[in-house]
Amino acid sequence: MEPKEVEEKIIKFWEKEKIYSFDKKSRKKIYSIDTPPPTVSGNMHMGHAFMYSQMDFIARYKRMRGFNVFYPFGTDDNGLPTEKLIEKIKNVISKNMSRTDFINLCLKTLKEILPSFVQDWKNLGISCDYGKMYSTIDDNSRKISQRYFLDAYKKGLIYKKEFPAIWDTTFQTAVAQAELEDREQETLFSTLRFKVKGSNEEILIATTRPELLGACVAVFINPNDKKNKKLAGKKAIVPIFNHEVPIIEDKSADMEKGTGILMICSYGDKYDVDAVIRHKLIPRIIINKDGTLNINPYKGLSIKKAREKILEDLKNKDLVKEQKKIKHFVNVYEKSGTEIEFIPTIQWFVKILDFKKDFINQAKKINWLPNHMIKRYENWVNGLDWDWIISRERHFGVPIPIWYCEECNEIVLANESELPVDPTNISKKCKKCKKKATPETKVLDTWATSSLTPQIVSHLYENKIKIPYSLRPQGHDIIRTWAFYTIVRSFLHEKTIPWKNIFITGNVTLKGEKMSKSKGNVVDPQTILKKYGADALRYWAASSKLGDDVEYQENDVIAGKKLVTKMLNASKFVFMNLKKKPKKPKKLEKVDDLFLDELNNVVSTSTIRFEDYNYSRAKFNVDEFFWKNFCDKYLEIVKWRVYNGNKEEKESAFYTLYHSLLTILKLMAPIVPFVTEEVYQTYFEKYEKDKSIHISDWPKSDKKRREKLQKNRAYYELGLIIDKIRQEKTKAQKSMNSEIILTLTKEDKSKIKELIDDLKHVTNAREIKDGEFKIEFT
RNA sequence: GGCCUCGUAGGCUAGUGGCAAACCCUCUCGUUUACACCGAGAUGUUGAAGGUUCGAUUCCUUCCGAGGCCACCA
Repeated sequence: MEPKEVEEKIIKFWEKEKIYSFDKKSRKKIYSIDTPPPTVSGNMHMGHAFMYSQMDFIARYKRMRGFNVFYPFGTDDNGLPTEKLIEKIKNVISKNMSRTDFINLCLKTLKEILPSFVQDWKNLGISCDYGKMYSTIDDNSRKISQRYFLDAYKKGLIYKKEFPAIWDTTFQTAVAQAELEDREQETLFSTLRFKVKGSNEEILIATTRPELLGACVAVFINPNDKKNKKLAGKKAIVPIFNHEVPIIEDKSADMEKGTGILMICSYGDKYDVDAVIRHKLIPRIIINKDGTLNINPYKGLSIKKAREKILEDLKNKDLVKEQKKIKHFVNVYEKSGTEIEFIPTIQWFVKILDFKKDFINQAKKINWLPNHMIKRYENWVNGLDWDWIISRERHFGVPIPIWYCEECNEIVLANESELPVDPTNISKKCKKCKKKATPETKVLDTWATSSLTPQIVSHLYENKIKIPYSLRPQGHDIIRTWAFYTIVRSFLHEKTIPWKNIFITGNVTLKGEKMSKSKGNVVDPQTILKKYGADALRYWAASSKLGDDVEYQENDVIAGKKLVTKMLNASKFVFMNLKKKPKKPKKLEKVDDLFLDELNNVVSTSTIRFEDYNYSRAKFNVDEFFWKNFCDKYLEIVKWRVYNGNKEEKESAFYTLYHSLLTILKLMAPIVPFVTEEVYQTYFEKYEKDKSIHISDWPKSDKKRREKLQKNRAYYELGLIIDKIRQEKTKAQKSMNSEIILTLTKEDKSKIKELIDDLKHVTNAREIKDGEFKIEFT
């Protein structure tokens, strides 16, 4: 059978036998995973394959360790990407439909496209429980999201306020600090001439945003600025618009920057917002929500057009002292790429600034893997300047379950029993004045819902899953959003941490750059899966340390493919002569017993590594043991007995082969689940109690054997001597099985005194003499 | 400007206060009773300098280089 067919067969077997289903009735300890719900848009990409493989190693290990693993699967569908996808597939425009209709269409479409989307994850061998999937836009998610909104409101953690919020003029919505990106841009840095009232004096102010002149509300100078000191308290006259603004001393003005004098506009940036509030200035709002100006003579022009026009006008009036091109960084909204504006609107905020310390304390209670990733989190929390804006002026999303009284502005909350609710579908009356209340039309930020994945999923399973969960796996790019907001919600609502461990995965790079669609350097995992199989791809994903970015190398995938082949072949050899389950012989051959000590040692190190979430080291150890120790050494050593040995010698060999192969397969099962299952089903299943290797017990390390190994490393010494002999044979350009006469030092001989016969057989030595190490060919 | 991570063979990565490891590539051999999707071997001033130490690739300091996060962007 082709590997692909084998994998398909095994996937079907797992599904049929419900190997990965969460068992609600089980009394086993629960290991719960807050699986990241991927956004449904196209197919699985390499970053997904990398990250989901890594979390799957842990899930599979824990399952074999006897945990009742809770590993759900969901999709994140309440954001812009889904809205666009549905619009494209169904050829509709979201805003032309009612929200409820669009959500229903979305749910219906998801049902259609989900099976093929999820198939990518199944094909990779991701062992989630696919039986009960969730979507962040489904009824349960909307219900929980709205319930927690109401809860926060009742607790006074959410407030509504008119505030110059970060605004995206493309999508015309407020956005959160976490959704901003930096972009380097070339722009004109113009030094403009302002007049001082009551004199002919001129002051020079540099700006990159001359179109905001009409919004200028003050001019700042530094109190230590001796040169400009005399201006303090006077009024400046804004060019073109000719309105007067106060000249204020403010120590935040940097004498080194620009001309040392700056203008405050409502609002150019965050600094302006602070300045206006601090000095209680009356804002002049000249930018509309759609990014046009509302002030003559630039009314209706876009920001960009207005900037060009005003510079032209300024130049014509000789108001531009000088102009130069500079490169600087601007804040853009990550989804639109448009420069953000600060526009006063009424928005809903979650109080987060008051709790910065708590959020850091909460994070410290969580085990961060790798540890240093907590620094990024702390960095982010310390740098927060805004409360979290959770309302969005989007059509699609989880509606805010609120109505306002038109008369007295009283807020009417949805009842718990009504959830999930779209307030635009229900009419409510104000409790105070009995007048009709208007529905809130805004929706919640997608993070406001996805930050509740532990609660959402737990609710789906009748709250059997307790918070904190055992593990949150996620990428480092969303520490400031998903990880942060989830910690925020669990703390604000429940005063708890959401999970005990957080496992941060790195990016996949190609030629040193992050693999991403926009850079056009993507490799499609489906092609790789078809060519080399899922085990091979997972093998590659296991090759780097947790949290590190990793360079995609097809060579590593090929190495994984080779391992799969080797495992099949080694298993074939083991069972070639073995017709029934070997019993433990009364007495093991010495070399077998010593080999089992070595095997026991790998069990021990591999277990320690997995307990540490260090799957890459575990894989490395087992892989090396299998290849070097088991295949190259032990199988060669044991061959003579398998072919020529007497009954006892054979029994000892068969027992050791059976036991060690099964152990190695189990140790590798989390990494390469398909080939290990295939071998298990073909050879072991009929003798073992478990129907799948993935629910079989993880091998136990035996303390006595570990102690024995400390005292006796004869097997290891034997290996070294074998290597030396092979080296000599290679040097002499002889074949590995060429017959030799071996001379060994007394020291070497005594190290392996119980294994002399094994050495003879494996190196085809006719006799072993005493003396300096040497080999002679017969 | 602040913080974080990384720098190990031609490539991609492990690892350790005591002989530096695997895989791929290249080269030289061998092999066909598990495996040619095979086996054996060859390939290194561990980015640089200094310090701690009997001993540093590992710990510390500085520098150089790469990447990331954040801030600043009048």
